[in-house]
This record gives sequence, C-alpha cells and structure tokens, in this order.
Amino acid sequence: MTPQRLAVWAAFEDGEAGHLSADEVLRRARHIVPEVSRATVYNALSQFVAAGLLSPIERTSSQLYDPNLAPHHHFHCRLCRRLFDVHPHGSDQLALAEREYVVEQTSVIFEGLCPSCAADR
Amino acid sequence: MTPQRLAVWAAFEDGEAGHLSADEVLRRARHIVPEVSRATVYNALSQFVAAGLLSPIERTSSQLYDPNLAPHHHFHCRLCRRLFDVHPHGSDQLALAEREYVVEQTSVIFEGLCPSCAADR
DNA sequence: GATCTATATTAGACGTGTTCTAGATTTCCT
DNA sequence: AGGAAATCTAGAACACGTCTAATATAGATC
Repeated sequence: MTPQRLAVWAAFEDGEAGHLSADEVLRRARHIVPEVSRATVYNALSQFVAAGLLSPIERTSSQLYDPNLAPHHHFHCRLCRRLFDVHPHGSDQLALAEREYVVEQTSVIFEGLCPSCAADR
Repeated sequence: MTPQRLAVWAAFEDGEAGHLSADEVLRRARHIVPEVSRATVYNALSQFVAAGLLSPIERTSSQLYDPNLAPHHHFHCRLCRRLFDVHPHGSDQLALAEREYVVEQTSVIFEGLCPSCAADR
C-alpha cells in the first residue's frame, strides 16, 4: 500500500468515473502524486485487475479485418486469443432500455474457451 | 489493380480465413509478392474496407479499465468515441448455438450515436 | 505500341500505447 | 531500528499503425 497506488485508485473516484485509459489515470494520479511514473500506473492497474477491483474492457491487441460481411457475432478464446464466428440465439431480441441512443449496430462477444482449448484440459 | 493488392486480397483466401491482422496479411501476401511493404498492406486494407469488401472489427484505441464490476454492457459512440454503460433487454436470453464452446462471459456492444452526439445534429 | 498522368509502391522515419530493465527507494515485518 | 521483499523511477525497447518523399507502375489516350 503506497501513496502511488492510492493515487491510481483515487483516479477512478475523481470526476466522471468509468472507462479510464492508462493515460487518463496517469494524469489524474499526478494531481495527487505529481512525480508518479507511467510504469507505476501500468503496474498498479494490473494489480487492481488481478485483485478483481477493476475489469479491463476486452480488446484484441491489433485491429482485425473480417471478410465475412454477413451479420454474425464473435467468440474470443481467453487462452489462444483467437476470434471465431458464432451464431447466438436471441441476438435479434436485444434492445436498449435507454431510448436516447441511436443504435446502428449491435455486436455480441462471448468470452471463454474455444472447442480446441477446452479439449486440451 | 496491382499485383500487391491482389496479394493482399488473396491473403483472405489462403489457409483458414477470417479475422486477420495486418501483420498476418503481410506475411501471407509476401508468399505471393515477397517485396510487398507494410505501408502497402495498410493502404490496401483501408481501401477494401472503404469499398465494403472487408469489415474492420471495432476496437478502442487503448485499453480501458472499468471500476463498475456489476454485470452490464456498453455503448460505443462512433462520433465522440466514448463508451457508456447501458442495460439492454434480452441479454440474459443470449445462448450460443455452437455447444462445444465454454462461455464464461457475454458482452453486448451497441454502436451508434450517444445522446449528446445525436442531439447535435 | 509509345506517351503521359494519376495513382500506387517502397523504405524508413515517426507517433502512440504498452512493457521491460536496472538500479534506487520504500514498505512493513520482527 | 534493521533488513528482506516489494515498489518506485526514468528511460530504453517494443508493437502497431501512420506519414513522407522519392520512385515505379497502371492504364487511358493518341
């Protein structure tokens, strides 16, 4: 428990919360501990994720291009990190409770183990 | 219509298709035109996306951290690029048709215009 | 088929986000 | 207070993507 980690944690209670990037956390943490380093912020964020205090919003490491233009959804394997096309039931019934948003596209992403990684265990 | 662009296109028909990164496309395209450059691959991919031949799989530019641990889903605004928490109806009924996958988490991402960007037009 | 212009290609520099490294500092257990 | 283990720092390194400026090519026109 160090002042730097407290400052990182405090970033999430400062201003409008939610969905902060590491850079935004760094800026906010420096309001409290001005000399905090970038590496420390990344370390602290990882610890908080490991401790279950923050969820990282899932993201592939690089941009992917899909030649399948038909409507479909994706499964992201947490072990092999590959992305698969899947066809869930119920995806047509999804509707936003909040009516002020203009929805142009809806995508569903399942996370877990793909058939081959699940079989390997 | 150049040999380089044809090679980029061919990458999507080579081996298992779908969800290729620019790097993977570069490697495959070099099987056909060994001297093709990285920039050319990025250019060609952008053209194919603009022409509607490929869909880029949506992705935030940096990793985001969410202090909200309760189950919820997200709305991604295509103009201001912000991410909002939303609560869709029907998300409990989602089920994968393919039974061999081990689903640990399901997330729904809506794309479009957030209330403030929608109001600005 | 030769010429020409617009477009595409190349290598490499650059920018941004993230991770790694090595050494100095701090925490906190006893 | 002493000391082991963990944390902090600046900066280098890395991965991915974009930009630049000079060269090469496609394909329209004569």
